[in-house]
Amino acid sequence: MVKNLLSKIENELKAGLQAALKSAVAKGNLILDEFPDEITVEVPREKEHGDYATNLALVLASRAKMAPRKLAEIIVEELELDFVEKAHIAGPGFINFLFRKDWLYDNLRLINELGDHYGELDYGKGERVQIEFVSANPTGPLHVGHSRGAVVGDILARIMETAGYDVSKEYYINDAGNQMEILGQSTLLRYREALGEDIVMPENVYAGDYVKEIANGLIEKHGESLLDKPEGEQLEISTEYAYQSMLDNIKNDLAVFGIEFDSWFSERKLHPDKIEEAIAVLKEKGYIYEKEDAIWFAATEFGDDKDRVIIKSDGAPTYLAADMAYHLDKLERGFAKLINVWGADHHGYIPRMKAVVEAFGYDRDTLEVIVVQMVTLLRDGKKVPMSKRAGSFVTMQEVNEEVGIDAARYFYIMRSTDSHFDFDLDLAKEESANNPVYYVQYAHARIHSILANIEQDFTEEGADLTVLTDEAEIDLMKLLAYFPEEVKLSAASREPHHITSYASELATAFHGFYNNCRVITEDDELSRARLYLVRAARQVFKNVLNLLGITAPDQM
RNA sequence: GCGCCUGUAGCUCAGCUGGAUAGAGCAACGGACUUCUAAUCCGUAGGCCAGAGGUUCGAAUCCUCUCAGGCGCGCCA
Repeated sequence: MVKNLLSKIENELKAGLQAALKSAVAKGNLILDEFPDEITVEVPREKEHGDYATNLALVLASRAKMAPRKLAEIIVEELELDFVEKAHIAGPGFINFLFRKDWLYDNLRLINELGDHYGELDYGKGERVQIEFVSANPTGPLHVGHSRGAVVGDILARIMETAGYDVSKEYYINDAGNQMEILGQSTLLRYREALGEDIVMPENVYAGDYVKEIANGLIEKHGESLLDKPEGEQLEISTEYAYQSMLDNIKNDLAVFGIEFDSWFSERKLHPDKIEEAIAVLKEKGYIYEKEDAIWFAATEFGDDKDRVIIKSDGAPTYLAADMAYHLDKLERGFAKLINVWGADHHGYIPRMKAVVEAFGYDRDTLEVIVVQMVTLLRDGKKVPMSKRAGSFVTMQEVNEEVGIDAARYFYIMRSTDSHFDFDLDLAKEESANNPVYYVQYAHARIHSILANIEQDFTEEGADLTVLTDEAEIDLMKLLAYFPEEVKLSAASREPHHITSYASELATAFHGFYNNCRVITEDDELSRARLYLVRAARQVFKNVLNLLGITAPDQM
């Protein structure tokens, strides 16, 4: 079954061009030592250049010892494709193709037939992919630094799922290091403080107010009873309580943000067996050695700058040791790709993790790391100061409550992950044309309004779509047809921001249509066809917004 | 010092595996609602694609170097 009409046509065009070359050679009009493996065809930037264009004649000119335009003429002469209405030669030797409109009408029918499934592809071939993201330490609430990675991971997962991958979303909980104990100590101090003791908070503890809230919860649960217990036990209870409390908080923040994970992987599960196993595997292969009382991994053998300590001289494993074991576990679970979404501050870690993957005997590209650059919050055009050290970070929840979930999700995803992102809070909560989220949602609401204004007994059934010939209608139909390609591109490149660009372009095309073409007219035939078009457009808006995890409102 | 990311219109950014006259939004200016939602649309203006070399039919895109900004370079997690 056809899911992507544009892609089908593109393939037929390439095949047609190959056939034209062969035909020309057979007739002796063209001499080629070999036929090209891959023919490039693309949608031209300029509308005037037609539906598709190819640089084939330019590419082959020197090999055919022929002027590009002359070669183009020969190709066009031999080309036989019934969906091509016109092929003409332009510029230095491009061939521009103008298609018959039928494919656009066919695509509208395809949209209405597939409904919510329009845009779904077999491109990923069911390949099992894991995307690990957020994975923040459960020692404090998620802040805006985590938000961007959270949305990128979540939407990339949705996109790849739609493109036909079997995607699993995972959160790695760093719940084993000594930072958990520090959280427990911090909580215990606040607990005693709340029960009347004078406490001076030492330097190396978590001083944020959220710790007081956890401590209050601890009092609710245990009263003063902890004070009667031995210190070790106090700390243990406090640590576990604070950990669970923080984890619940994180899970809740993410759930409210529309982000659900398939699995939550606790680092504790790796200690000590899996870590020992991972080290044993590498030792067997000869990549482990001892030096200065520590155990090292020979990362430089796989292109890293330095070898890395995995067991410290005091006998404790480093963070890398656990991460090694974790990635071994992931690899053993049989994923074809492991995609990790990391903040830019961790990018220096990429070479050693790729080294680890390679050392375990897998292709280093099995692991893909998407580095998400930093976020700066802007309010009144000025940077909102944020410093972890000063404890003045803005939480994920605060921003989401201020600007709303839809705007937050859209904003975090609308720029390339490679670029730093200035998050304009005032713009995000502005209910105006300036706000790109509303611009897209408004298109959907407008469609709903049109449909509501059409009498109940008027339907698009039996519509003759060939009356849809206005430029605005053609533009809209083309954009609708590009959607599956956008999904493919975004999935293949792991770049989710293309979807917001597309959503915005689609909205522009719709608003243009709205201003040029009335749906409800005196002409029933025309109204019927436009109704058909508008229903298809609503479906695609719904699918796009759904892909972004953003609501598609009926009214605004 | 080394590594990664970025540098495109006044501002924020697109520009896919190299293609034709480099685009969008905002801001500025001028227009369009007795008509399905004006949270919309149309038009005008705005550019040495940081700089210099190279690769080729053709470079914002690929390579090298320089400059500027961000982030990293632990027996921290």
